[in-house]
Amino acid sequence: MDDRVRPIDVTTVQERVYQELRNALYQGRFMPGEVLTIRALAAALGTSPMPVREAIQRLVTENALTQLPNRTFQVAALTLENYDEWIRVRCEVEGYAAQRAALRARPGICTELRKINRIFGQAIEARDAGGMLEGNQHFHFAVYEAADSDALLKIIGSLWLRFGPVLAFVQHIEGSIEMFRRGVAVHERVIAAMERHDAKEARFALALDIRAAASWFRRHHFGAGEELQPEPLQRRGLGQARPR
Amino acid sequence: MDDRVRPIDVTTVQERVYQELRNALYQGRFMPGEVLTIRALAAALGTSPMPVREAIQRLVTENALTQLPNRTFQVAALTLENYDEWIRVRCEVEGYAAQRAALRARPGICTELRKINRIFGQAIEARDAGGMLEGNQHFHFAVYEAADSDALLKIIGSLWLRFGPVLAFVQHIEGSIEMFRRGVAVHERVIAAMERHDAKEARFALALDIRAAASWFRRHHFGAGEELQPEPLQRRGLGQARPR
DNA sequence: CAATCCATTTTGTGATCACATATCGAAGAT
DNA sequence: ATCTTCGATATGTGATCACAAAATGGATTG
Repeated sequence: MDDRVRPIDVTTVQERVYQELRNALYQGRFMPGEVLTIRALAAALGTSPMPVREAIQRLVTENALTQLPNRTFQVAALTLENYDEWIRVRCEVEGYAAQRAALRARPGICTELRKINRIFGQAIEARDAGGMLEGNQHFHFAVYEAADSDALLKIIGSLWLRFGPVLAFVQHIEGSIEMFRRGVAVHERVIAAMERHDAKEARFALALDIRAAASWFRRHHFGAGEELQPEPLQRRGLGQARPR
Repeated sequence: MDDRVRPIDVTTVQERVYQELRNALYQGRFMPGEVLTIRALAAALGTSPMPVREAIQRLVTENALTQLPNRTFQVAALTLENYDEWIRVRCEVEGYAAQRAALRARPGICTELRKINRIFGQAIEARDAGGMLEGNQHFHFAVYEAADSDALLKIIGSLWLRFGPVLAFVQHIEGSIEMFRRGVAVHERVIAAMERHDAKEARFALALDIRAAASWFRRHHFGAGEELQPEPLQRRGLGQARPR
């Protein structure tokens, strides 16, 4: 009726706080283990504590934040023990998303992915640390959106939330450039599989991308330990109770 | 120091409201699409609106509830379109949990699972509708807990939340007894695979359990449509754009 | 009979207050 | 110097209030 005005943002303050905290976590603007207080965040965001506490509770539900017995909130920290656990879940879920994406891929999406991957590569050569993380994330989520499943996208979103804070450390690790370069190559392998609608290979390649990056990071951040292996499908020593 | 008193529940009201709503959803005490209001729930629970709105927001984050543009809350309803989508995600995630459980299974867990499955079977023969759903859930989550992954347990918990409300319909469908009986048999297949630490078979059998029950329910609840098939790994018609 | 209008009620949202508990810091004791 | 103690401050939690937007339900009009 009237094109002199444009639609404005009608979302609730709580929703915007939630999204803002989410972005901050994705981009590693909070450190793992960092303590967050409602009033401090409210002051920083320029609102009352009310919307903040609801947003924080939602993030606790997603395991992005942890509530200590003291009832204080802290950014979820990954210990070595559950690091592997979360990585393996990511390989399964995100691998499955890639599988779905390969089955549903329309030709346009692959050229789009190549474009995203090229920008990712340029950020690497430009030594743009923020751009590398962003480019990698951009590529992955473009694949997951091609899977055309809100359910999956939601789950994967919470999985990534958990890793955002530790990803900020990546840029300070020596050899990250080479690691990212290998990522570009594996991404191309994912795209090629999607082009052929080869779901199995797309899944494998994407899980490989996650696993390779994860075990590189694990080695440098947690300091060695054995490698992160794909899980076997049959356990050796049939019928034996696992020794504790 | 003093054993004349016992520990009491020190969780927040909000947490208890959240758990209560969660249980209500699991047990199908809310109908899909039902509208929930904060004040009404608060009155029914005997608290102020404050803890309720936080609990509700958490459930929205888990996709168990939906917030309409009117900003009213309703129990998430499954349409035929995304029913299959969620079921397939469940097959992947819960199948993976079974795979993990098979690798980690200690002998005790299998006898425990058989016991749970027997109780499940007894509920069926006793025509105890509530007991059937509960027994089935009990078995599944016993398997998932054996996977020893908090991450997985959390994800699967939210997946089940989504299906709780529609599960209440199962008891009114003719032939549910036979369906549940087949479930007991497939459960046994899962247990046998776990005993042999055959992770691949455990995963397959558990996904089969979900898929069989889901396509039975789908046929009777949504009324026919084609069957729910496991996803192919290669698409026919290579390089062809999918017709819309 | 159907549609419209308007007063009333309901409902989510944000802000503020009250309070119990936890945390911190300085003064004091051993 | 180290530990303890105690007042002051900070923090999460629950309740209440205020308000705008939506839903409701008659009364009125065509």
